[in-house]
Amino acid sequence: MAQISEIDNLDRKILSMLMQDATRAYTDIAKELQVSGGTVHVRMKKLEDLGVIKGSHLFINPNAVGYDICAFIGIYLEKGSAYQTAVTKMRQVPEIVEMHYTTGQWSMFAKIICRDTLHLREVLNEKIQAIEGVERTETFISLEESITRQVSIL
Amino acid sequence: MAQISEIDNLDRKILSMLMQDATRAYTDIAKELQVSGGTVHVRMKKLEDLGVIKGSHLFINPNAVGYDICAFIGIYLEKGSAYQTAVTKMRQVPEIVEMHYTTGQWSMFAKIICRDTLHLREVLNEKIQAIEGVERTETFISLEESITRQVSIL
DNA sequence: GTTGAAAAGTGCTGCGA
DNA sequence: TCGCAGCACTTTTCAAC
Repeated sequence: MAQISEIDNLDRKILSMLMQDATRAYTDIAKELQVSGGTVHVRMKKLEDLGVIKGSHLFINPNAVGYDICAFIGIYLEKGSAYQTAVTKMRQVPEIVEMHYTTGQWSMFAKIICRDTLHLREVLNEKIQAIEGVERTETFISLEESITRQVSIL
Repeated sequence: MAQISEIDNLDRKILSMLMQDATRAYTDIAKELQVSGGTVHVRMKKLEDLGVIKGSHLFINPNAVGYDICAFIGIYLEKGSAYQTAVTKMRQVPEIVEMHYTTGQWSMFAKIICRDTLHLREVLNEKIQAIEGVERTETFISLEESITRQVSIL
């Protein structure tokens, strides 16, 4: 794992800019940070080699492709040992976009994206609750996503 | 808002590929989908104009920059009307990476990223619970993030 | 709407400081 | 280790289909 000491302020600034807009040109970043384009390139290569960079993703508006509902699901498992097989099954449910193994009342915690309430019920009843080891679920629907961003590294 | 009918299969395929890797060259995508580079460009321009594309982000490994803890916070507000001002204050807490207004037991639901347990306690006690209108919080620590992906649009 | 090619801009590499 | 300059590649545009 990369050590924090290997990442200096310039690295952090470059990363921050690309975390907001991954397609921004290196030359443009170089201009703003008053270094050469080559330097930005060398730093990015270093950060990639260190495994700091996981990848880049294009973000779309889920509404535009017909996904209106975002919900969180707390999942109770019958026994903790069911976790590994449950995760494998959950991976096959495309509506699940995030899944965590958590402390607290639930064993697992998922974020799902659905087209409408009908679709949500279908995913809950026929997909998630049908998975072996899942005892019971609790659903929280997001009425508004007021903040979405990445961790600040500056 | 863009209509689903305006987005065809080719658009969806292009988006899917870029959602996995935003820096992939259009020419490369064009080759795989057996169309010309110009077509990919035209489609992407259309999708941008329609507002389907929200942006692109570089993803980093939070561990590599010293962030080890991911937690979910359920927030009880004294009264619903405190929501708007609370959101404004929450926006100023950089550790909060996601915030939702939800149905169910809590008024708000947040995802936060912290360096360690000390940092988590600091964010909870001194930042989130200090916000006017926040009555009480419940914390769930993610021990493992087993799934992270975007909604499938194919 | 799509194509293919030309023009402009960007990423990459090696050399020099 | 950093910056500069040349080359290869990509993006972008546009006329023609």
